Amino acid sequence: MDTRSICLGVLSMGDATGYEIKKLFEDGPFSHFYDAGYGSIYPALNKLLDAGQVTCRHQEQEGRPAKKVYSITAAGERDLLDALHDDPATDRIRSDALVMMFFGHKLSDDQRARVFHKYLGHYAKILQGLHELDTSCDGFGRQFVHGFGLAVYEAAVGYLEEHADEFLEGSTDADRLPSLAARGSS
Amino acid sequence: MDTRSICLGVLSMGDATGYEIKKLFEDGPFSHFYDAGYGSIYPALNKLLDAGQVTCRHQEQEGRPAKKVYSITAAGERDLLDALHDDPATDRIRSDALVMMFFGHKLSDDQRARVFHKYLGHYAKILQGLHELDTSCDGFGRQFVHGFGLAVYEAAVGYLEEHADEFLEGSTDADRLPSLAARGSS
DNA sequence: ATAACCATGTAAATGGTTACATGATTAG
DNA sequence: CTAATCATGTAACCATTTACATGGTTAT
Repeated sequence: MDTRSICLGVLSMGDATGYEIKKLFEDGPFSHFYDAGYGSIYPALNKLLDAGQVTCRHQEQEGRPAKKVYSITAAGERDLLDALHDDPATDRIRSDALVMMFFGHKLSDDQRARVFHKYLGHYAKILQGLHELDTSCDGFGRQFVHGFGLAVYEAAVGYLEEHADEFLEGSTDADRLPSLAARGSS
Repeated sequence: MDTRSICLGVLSMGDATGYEIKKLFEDGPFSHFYDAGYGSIYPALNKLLDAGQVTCRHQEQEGRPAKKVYSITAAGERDLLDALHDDPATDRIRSDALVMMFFGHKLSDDQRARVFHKYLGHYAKILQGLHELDTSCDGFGRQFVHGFGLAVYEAAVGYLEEHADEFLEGSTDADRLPSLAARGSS
């Protein structure tokens, strides 16, 4: 499943421009499990057009650049179905920030804080976007995936917030602090 | 941060072979936020060797293929520190399975079940691997990232298990089932 | 017997990111 | 006045995946 197939999927929900597709990956219902830049999306749409899987109509606008609105064709729907019935590749996850935090003891205090706050901010932003989505009118797949995203990202943000001090202070020996050790004794 | 830097990071924890590094990405403490195949790792190690950031010693074995054991050099440690102080790229997440589930209404019953169970199995396996890790002797960064992985993957597996029927039956109208609706009334 | 594990690598193909290129409008 | 939004695209570069290549040992 490459960017072409995902674009096809998006277009199966309704016509869209490349710009709009990008926004769905950034803020919309795909934000927590997919991303692609313009450098992927525009070439993908052009390939789909060449292959007859989408059509394109130009739409002039006042005070804005002209748009290219894409629609999926019957051939496109068929190819989408095929792609959806392939064997799914395992998730590809690559987190620079977690690698950096893993080696937290090698980071300067500044970098430790910078990486942590950027990470928390990013997760919080996606979580907020998920909360703002209304999926009550959507099909079960969309609702299921939305719920999954909420569950996972809430866990992530919760953990980061609860353990922020621990990480930023570079110590897991909270138990040694007399003021916090009380709960340890019975 | 490309594969080269991560390999450097791994080697900063102790000598290793390419094969062993791969296993750390698969089962070990990196399994939940990084992956790389042999086709990335072996070329990366050779580039590090050319750049003088690691050294390599050949080690013959009885009844097994010979190994190449890599060690990080002082120059490698310096470059690792540099890489760890770059601006972290945002996480790259790409999930075929979630895309397929998102379009669950377009899947055959077979494919829906196949994708779901493969996904759950994969997450459960990583979660089990995380549980089997003992990080009590590790530094705060490693413990923090380990805890993060546990929190996130437990949320993921929990959600998938709790909502399995909902997804597999292709319905979110559980409330309509009389036998389950009782809790709704007070 | 058959699969999985140990162990390393290369080459071709694929695919994606980044930088470049343009430019008007609107909100702060 | 400055930044962000709208809107599209290409070309060079970079990285990764996949398929190929080899082959003994151990567990089922």
